[in-house]
Amino acid sequence: MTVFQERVADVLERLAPGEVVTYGEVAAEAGYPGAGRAVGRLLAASHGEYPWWRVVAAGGRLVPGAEREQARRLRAEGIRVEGSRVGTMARR
DNA sequence: CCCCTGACTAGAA
DNA sequence: TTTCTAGCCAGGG
Repeated sequence: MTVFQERVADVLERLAPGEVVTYGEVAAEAGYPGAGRAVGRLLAASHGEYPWWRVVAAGGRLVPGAEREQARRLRAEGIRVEGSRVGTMARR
């Protein structure tokens, strides 16, 4: 386990129900600003070890390929999901 | 060390 | 709104 993975995992495990963050935010909070891409790679590799559905792309866009499942889980936590994006945010 | 890949991002077309 | 380009980063070959 690399330091990067440990810190990112720590951030992910701290996510509370109803809390949504972006890949970039997770990376920054873990101490690796700009490593959002690496965070996505980690989440893709970890099969359900973390609450991946609470992590979205910039602008509130849902995870490509798992949009339906993610929308279902987010709505179950009281989060508003419209199409393939969360919240009332306008487009980018 | 070099090269390529990916659940990223911001900005230009 | 969608597609491309360029810059990011960690990992693996």
